[in-house]
Amino acid sequence: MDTNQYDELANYLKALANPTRMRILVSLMDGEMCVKSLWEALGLQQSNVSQHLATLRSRGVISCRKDGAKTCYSVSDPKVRAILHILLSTLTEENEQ
Amino acid sequence: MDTNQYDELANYLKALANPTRMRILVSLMDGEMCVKSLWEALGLQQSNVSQHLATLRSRGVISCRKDGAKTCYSVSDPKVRAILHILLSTLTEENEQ
DNA sequence: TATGCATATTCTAATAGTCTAATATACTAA
DNA sequence: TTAGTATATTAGACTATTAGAATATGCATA
Repeated sequence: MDTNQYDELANYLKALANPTRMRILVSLMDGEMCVKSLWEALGLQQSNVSQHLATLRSRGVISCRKDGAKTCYSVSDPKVRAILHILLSTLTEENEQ
Repeated sequence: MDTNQYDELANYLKALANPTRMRILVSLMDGEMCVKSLWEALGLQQSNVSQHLATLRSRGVISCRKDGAKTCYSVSDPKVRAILHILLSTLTEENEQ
């Protein structure tokens, strides 16, 4: 494996390695949401959420669909779902103990 | 899930989200290695590798064992193995195409 | 104890990431 | 066309991360 592939892997993980982006991703796991629903649900600023969505989108983690003036985001990458399942399942186990 | 848990998740992923740490982790996937073997194999500075190992260790991703003057590191966390498998398998698929 | 080797820590400069506020764009409906 | 709503982008200050140099610590053995 060459050095660039490690850069790619790291960049991919960097897209996930932020608490706000994790909150966004977990919210999107259940289905697509528009930007306003997200920032209202998470209690964050619109521009902040929009920036994080751009980060996730540019790295291929999520995809979007225009619906009039709205943009609906959803988790497009099966890798993310798998990784989130691993991470969230351990949290659940901890809570059960 | 509360805000702190998202911070924990993000911190955990931050430990992985660096190309050098990914190289270290992939090297350690096959079995434990001491620090010198690592920095020689990866062509990096000793202090740099040592710093990254400290990062990984402090976040519970790897563990170490003293062997005289040497410190042998290994992947201790099954989550990391699972996540690396997901990430690396997609790389393999891309290469095969 | 003194020397050398293996590893860890600390400091600094450069770079990258993050948040807020302000502004721009794009769509909808009156 | 105008106003209102939804989203995106930009600029700025602030914080975090990183690599490398220098130094410190810990172990082994002569």
